[in-house]
Amino acid sequence: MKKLGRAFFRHDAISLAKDLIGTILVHRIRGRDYRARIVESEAYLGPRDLASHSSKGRTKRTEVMFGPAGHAYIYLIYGMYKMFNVVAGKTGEAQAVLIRAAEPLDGWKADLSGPGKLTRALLITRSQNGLDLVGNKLFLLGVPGNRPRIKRTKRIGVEYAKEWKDALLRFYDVDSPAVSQRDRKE
DNA sequence: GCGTCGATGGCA
DNA sequence: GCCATCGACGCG
Repeated sequence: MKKLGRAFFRHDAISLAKDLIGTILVHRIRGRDYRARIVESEAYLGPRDLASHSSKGRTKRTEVMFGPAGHAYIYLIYGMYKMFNVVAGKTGEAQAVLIRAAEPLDGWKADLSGPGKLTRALLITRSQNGLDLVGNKLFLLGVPGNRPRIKRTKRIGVEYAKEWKDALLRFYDVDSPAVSQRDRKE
């Protein structure tokens, strides 16, 4: 397995959302590595995508999305859940991929089957907003020969996004038990 | 199994 | 006044 570099992240959000399925997310805390295999993601295409925060323009909150690919965009939702995103595309395009679910590795027992549960278990905090994922703290590993069977559906929780609410921009590994049965419709 | 609802805080 | 959510509760 090889650490993923800048070039991996510089693709458009749709490509990256698919490419991230099956890769390993590593959070290194006090010498211990928490590792998980990503199995569900969503693409947010930039300012024209009404479901994307970047459609609100460049603000203090969305600033990192407008920056270079491969950085973490982390924000708080519903007052208690942190969402972990990876900035995609070219600098200024403000595209991102939301990581929605993963499988814990190395015998680690944790429920990572949801974007809020994932950040809680992996101890991902808002203080890591803007963190460079091409580094040694929070990073990704590519798995040689990784060829997950991927299904494509509409995104979850974006009913407000008008003509964008039904866009098929959610991806998940059909063979993963971390994607619940009830989240497989459509 | 399903529908409904409250928690809780940052942001525009 | 919204939310890129979760978990608890009440069904029958």
